[in-house]
Amino acid sequence: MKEIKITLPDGSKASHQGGITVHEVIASWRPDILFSIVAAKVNHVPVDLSHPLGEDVSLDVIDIESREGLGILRHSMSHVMAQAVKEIFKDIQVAIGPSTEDGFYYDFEHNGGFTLEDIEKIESRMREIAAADYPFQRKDVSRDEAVSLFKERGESYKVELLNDLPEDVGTVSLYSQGGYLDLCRGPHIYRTGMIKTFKLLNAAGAYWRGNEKNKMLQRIYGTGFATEEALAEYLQLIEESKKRDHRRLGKELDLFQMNEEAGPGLVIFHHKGTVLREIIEEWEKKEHLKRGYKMVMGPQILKVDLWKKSGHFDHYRDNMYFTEVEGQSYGVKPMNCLAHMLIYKANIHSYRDLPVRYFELGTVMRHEKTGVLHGLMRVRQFTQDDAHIICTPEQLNAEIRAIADFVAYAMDVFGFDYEVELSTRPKKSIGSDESWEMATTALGEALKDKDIAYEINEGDGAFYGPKIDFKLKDILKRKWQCATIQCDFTLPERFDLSYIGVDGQKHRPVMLHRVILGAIERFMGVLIEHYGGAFPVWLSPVQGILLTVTDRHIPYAEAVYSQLIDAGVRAETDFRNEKLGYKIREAQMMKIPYMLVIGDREVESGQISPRERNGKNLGIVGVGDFIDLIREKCTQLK
RNA sequence: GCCGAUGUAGCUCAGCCGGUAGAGCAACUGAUUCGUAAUCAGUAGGUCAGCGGUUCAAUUCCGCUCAUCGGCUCCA
Repeated sequence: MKEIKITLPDGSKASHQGGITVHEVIASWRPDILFSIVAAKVNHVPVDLSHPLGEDVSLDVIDIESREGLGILRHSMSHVMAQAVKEIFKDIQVAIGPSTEDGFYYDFEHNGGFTLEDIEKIESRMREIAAADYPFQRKDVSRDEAVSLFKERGESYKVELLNDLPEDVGTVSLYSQGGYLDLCRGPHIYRTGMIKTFKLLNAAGAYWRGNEKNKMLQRIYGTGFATEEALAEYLQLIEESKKRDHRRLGKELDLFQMNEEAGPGLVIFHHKGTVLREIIEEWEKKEHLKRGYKMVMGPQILKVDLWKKSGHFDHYRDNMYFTEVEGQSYGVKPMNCLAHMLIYKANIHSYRDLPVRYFELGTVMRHEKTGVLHGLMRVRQFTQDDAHIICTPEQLNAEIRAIADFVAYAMDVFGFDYEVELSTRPKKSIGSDESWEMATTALGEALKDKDIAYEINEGDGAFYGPKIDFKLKDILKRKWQCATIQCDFTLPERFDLSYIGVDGQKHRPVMLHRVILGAIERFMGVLIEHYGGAFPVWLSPVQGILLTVTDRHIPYAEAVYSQLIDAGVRAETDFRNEKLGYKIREAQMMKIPYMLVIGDREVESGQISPRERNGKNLGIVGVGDFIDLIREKCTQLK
């Protein structure tokens, strides 16, 4: 074998015999780091540590703690899980098992699913496999060879995957460890012994290849990390998000309920939830009026013929509710646009009138499938902060930019970070290529003009036009789609909207559908989780609660209470015959921003002692000063 | 809609191999009048999600329905 030169990660060069493996190279270079290296890159291409080197190359290592390394580790864990499952259960087929953003899974065909006990068994078998320290071995074979190999083993899903590979695929790679063989691109970790910290989380159904027409497989989710601390931290994060779950907080803070008797996906707002919603909606109205929107209101039901005219009946009938009135069929609105069309058509419009911006806090009903309902996030009746902007094609860019500014402002007010996506034409869509091109360009140009970074979401647009989605990120880095801007050239067509141009001729306007917060219900759900129920003062349903030390302080506390209420402070009282500590504890759990303690000192001085939610005591202050403080926070949206 | 799990007091939960149910908190009553995260005692509270079946007997076993939870698919 010839001598080869290897450029090491630190830039130094080493000479070795050709045929040496990556693992051996690293072992001779830095044996001290070998334990934390999961794979390597040869000339920037990821490879296994067992990969032999035959010529001069540059070598990089992939650390177990890196994002890439963790992905490889987890992917290997999924193979080990598959091995464990195959060993424990008979008549089971493996399908597909990748790593994900924060863990891994593997899909199996297994009748009846996995129980918790099964998962425990699988997990302990995995630990045995890890401890046995089997090497991961790669073998490149022809596709035909692989097909017959998996056919022989009765693995029809693998055969299907192989058959779907392109004709000119050449060889495919197989990986085996401890007698378990899998089709896999790799790379994998060197030996199963590197697997130390993992946990299987849950089992769930998943369609083969993500298509609901296919068979449902059984998926087991797990996660793994480089260290125990990282796993503990992750599990801690899951616990934390459970505490912040808006369904739980909604109950605890008495904001809303979902009621089995009332029906699924239907929110019943309690008083405090209603106050929160009202605050948000008032803010919305004010902000929209400032930006030249005209408030309008449409009816809840409109004749079916109108939904046919708009195209909704053809496309979304299955998700709509219908009712009959005096022999006439009506559709319950799933969107607010129709009435807005009719409002536009009630008058002749000059180019001087454009753009018109119709805004409605429109309540819509959509028949969502039962399995998708989820607290406030996915419901069957919700209210959108919906607007339709009808303008000339030339005005499109400025309008989109203005909406982007509006979204940026709103996200800042509520404390969210967000990402932007541009979704292009889907397979099932209507309209000419020309108009799609025009609309997609308009959206993209506006984002570029505003220097907003965005990702293209190919084929994910609405059926009538492309859209910009704003995905906000909450404090736990989970993404939620709220704001969206959708370009529509179909509805103006179908409703024959027009404006009179400078030339005195009729022209076709274009239309934008857009929401800022999206569905108020969903936004509230996100907001509740984002703040963990501890809302800032301006949003808090209850801003302060008066806590008396003993019964003799009640008359003074009552006087303070009416002062606060008169000043518009959202105050409550707790005059019960309980110890102060007890009342504070309760107010704390209700996450009320200010607890106002009233005892002898306060009565004598004619003042109050506010205690902040975080435990900080503000000392004795005048009632007027406290009112000013609350007002200040409300105007500053703090 | 699909796969799996779950449904017991207002809330959180216990209840073994079938013999009609228990705890803590909350509520109510009484005592206590108390200074920054739980005062003590007592009382009351349940068609064990609903319907049907098996059984001498069902909260418990079986079936169906409804709802919820975790996913998958979907989200105009």
